[in-house]
Amino acid sequence: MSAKKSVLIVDDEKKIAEVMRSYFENAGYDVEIAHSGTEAINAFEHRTPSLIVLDLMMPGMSGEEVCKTIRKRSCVPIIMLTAKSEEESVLQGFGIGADDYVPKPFSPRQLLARADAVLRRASADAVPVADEISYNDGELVLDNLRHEVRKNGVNVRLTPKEYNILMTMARYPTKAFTRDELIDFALGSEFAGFDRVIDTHVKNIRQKIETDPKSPKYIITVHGLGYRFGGDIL
Amino acid sequence: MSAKKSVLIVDDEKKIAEVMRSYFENAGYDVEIAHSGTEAINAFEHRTPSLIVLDLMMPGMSGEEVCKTIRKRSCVPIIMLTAKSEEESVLQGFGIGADDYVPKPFSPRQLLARADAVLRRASADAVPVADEISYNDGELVLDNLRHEVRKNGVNVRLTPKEYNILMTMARYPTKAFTRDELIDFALGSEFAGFDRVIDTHVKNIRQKIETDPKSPKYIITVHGLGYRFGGDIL
DNA sequence: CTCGTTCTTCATAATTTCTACACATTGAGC
DNA sequence: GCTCAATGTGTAGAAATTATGAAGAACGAG
Repeated sequence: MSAKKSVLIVDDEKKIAEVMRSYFENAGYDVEIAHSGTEAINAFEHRTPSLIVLDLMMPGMSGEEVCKTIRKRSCVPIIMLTAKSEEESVLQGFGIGADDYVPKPFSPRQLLARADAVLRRASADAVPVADEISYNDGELVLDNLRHEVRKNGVNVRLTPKEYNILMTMARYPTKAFTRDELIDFALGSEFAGFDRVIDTHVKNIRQKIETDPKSPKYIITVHGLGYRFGGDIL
Repeated sequence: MSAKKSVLIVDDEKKIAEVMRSYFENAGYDVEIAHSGTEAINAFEHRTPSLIVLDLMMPGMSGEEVCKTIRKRSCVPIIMLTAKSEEESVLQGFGIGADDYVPKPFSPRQLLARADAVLRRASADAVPVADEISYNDGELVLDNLRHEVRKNGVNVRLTPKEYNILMTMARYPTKAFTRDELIDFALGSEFAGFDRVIDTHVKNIRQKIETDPKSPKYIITVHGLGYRFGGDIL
């Protein structure tokens, strides 16, 4: 890979920004901080970081504007930080061009995990997060925009958790996820239950999207580890 | 690599500490417990655990002080336990040098997951593991991301233990491993069986990844000692 | 409060994987 | 070449992991 990983952190709350700084530095990143949108744009021009972590809610120029502005001239990976209540705007966040989002409050572990994942994806041949992704000649369609999944053209009506789990895996095709990772990313890190819930959700998803749930093509079991989206067909 | 994982649990509530003890022991940790800050510092000096779980709120010396004190002389991973309402102080916690925090009340699963993650991150710094390593012009590919191994492009479907053993050896190419080392690193230190299991696993791995299992190129026998990954060809 | 949906847990079945053992083969040292 | 110890290999029962169906909890809408 390239030189050192670097991140530009944009957050108006200085405390939080400093916290993030220490974590990213620990993980081996060069860290730059901006406390406002205009600062962010400036910093971006001068430093061209390999990753940007951007707070959505900021006084003055909003995260959304910053994101759009940067997207006009660069495809640098951007992770949005959003408050829980803004789940709606999260969706818009993707529309704006963010590569991932992390809801506040977040754990550093989670943020770093996603940062690494986003960078990995960016450095590999990038699989863009599209509004709509189609597999197997349209047999299966993941529609981010309408927030639904279609099998042979009909909406299969996934439940919210099923949708989250599927999209989490689909966002990083072929990556093998442990059950705990899926819980953290798709069910929320405050989930306190048994990790085998994932099995049940996967079973239900398979019933809805697989042509033959007994020999699944989309959600593949990784024995001893967990599951992954995309098997040999991808 | 290290011996057994060990954890120092610091919490003034003895009941909670004992609950954590049983979970960590189940997960294969050596557990030490301290019920106050001063006890914690003492225990740390004597035992040098590989991980510390530290309650933020304690009578007497606070978790914050303990953390700062330990940080002055060691970079051992520290996980802070914090009450939900203390989200503010949580953030400061990071500034102090904790590696992660877990809000109370927490589930054991969550705590263990983070403990493993923190330890993995700490040890991963030493020897980074690439997502994908290719040998012999792509004949053999070790794919950490997909958690699979490919021979001439096709997934050879290693079992979990086979995968662990191979990856353990591949992490240090040409290093000769004894059977006991491989058992510790790849099968888990709680394994109680016969060390010749390794032979069987190696046999099965060879059948899957070697072009001619009779004269292996990848996993080489070191007579009288054990095995190593990478022979004269590397 | 009641109903319907979704989420989670649990019991059990199906599948895969692990381990031990017996026997064959190989290699080192003499 | 001979001998002994170490390694290679096939098999089968034991153990672990995953799949599945069903039932109880939690949640929300009306």
